[in-house]
Amino acid sequence: MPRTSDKKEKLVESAGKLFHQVGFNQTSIADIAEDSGVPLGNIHYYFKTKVDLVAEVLNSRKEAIESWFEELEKLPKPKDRLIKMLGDLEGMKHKVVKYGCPVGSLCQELDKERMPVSRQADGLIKIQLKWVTGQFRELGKQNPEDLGLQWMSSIHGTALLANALKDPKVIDRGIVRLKSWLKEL
Amino acid sequence: MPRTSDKKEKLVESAGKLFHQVGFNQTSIADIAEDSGVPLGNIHYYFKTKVDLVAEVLNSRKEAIESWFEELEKLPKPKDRLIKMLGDLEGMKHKVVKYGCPVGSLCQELDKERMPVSRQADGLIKIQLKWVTGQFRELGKQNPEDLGLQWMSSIHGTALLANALKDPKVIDRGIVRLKSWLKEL
DNA sequence: GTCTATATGTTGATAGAC
DNA sequence: GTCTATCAACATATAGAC
Repeated sequence: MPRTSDKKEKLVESAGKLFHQVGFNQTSIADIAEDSGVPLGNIHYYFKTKVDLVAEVLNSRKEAIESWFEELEKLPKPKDRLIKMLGDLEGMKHKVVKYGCPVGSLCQELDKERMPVSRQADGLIKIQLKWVTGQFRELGKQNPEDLGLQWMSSIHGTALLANALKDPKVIDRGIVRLKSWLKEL
Repeated sequence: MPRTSDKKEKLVESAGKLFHQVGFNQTSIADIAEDSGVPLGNIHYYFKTKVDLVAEVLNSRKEAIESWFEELEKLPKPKDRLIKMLGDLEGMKHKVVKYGCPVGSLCQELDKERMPVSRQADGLIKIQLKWVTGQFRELGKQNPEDLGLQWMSSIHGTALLANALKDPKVIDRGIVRLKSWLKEL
């Protein structure tokens, strides 16, 4: 018999998957009920509103990003961390081609909602940018903010193009480009 | 008294504006009716469905992009065309910060709809990429496709970041970066 | 061609039995 | 805590008078 928190986790998991694949507005609570196996009416026991649910999805995504960065920081050299970051991104390229970046596409969609949860979504981008900027700072670069912006905009732009062109090679080439750029830095 | 085509144009204009500012799914036909001044029931005389309307919005955006490129091609040198492209983008930075890129954000949203109109949206990205790639080819570069991808992903990624961070300086710095990169190319 | 009134379906959210 | 039944609001789309 599943514990309460199991159901909550399953709901967040299903919602996160569907928000990525189908979008926030296009996903109904009924869809989440079906995918998670939790009956429709029971969802509102765990999450008062749909916005509360997406807020929890964003929160879990934030934690995933933070533990990802902690994992990368086990590598001693910032350059190796950034290289590994690209390798990890390569591993999810097919999902990105099919559904777009799980962070970027959700941010863009929620930004149009003009609700507090939009800022929470934007926070995910900020976390990414801050960490990457920190790597360039640790490398002793004089303009770490600029290099961080360049790195993150290249990644998010590549994801958007790969999704639009439906071509994983776009991501491969983006990664090759960033790797050689980093090497010559 | 407005001609029929005037109403149609006004509808496409209002729909395009609202799809950009609020998003496709978040914009109801009633919203478009109010913004355009065309009564709700009359919209369906011009556009059978909401999808037909967004298809026309995409078509008008396509024509706008094509005439933009025709304008840029009046400049004899490809590098000057690309520089002017950046200058034009700078002129719309505040809208991008507020609402995201009118092409990129709509593409990402419609891509999740899995309808024929999604491919039409993706076509806008393809047109942009093709033209930019052509400029690098004209410059005699050996890898124009790669340079085109780099250019366009940088632009779309910068737009996404500027929207998330709500900071026009992100765009300014992206433009400076691309300009100096182009100069040294 | 124009516009009011409305049909029809879906949504997020709730009530209340168990 | 769980789940069925349902509400009220809103969506797209249509019917039909003018």
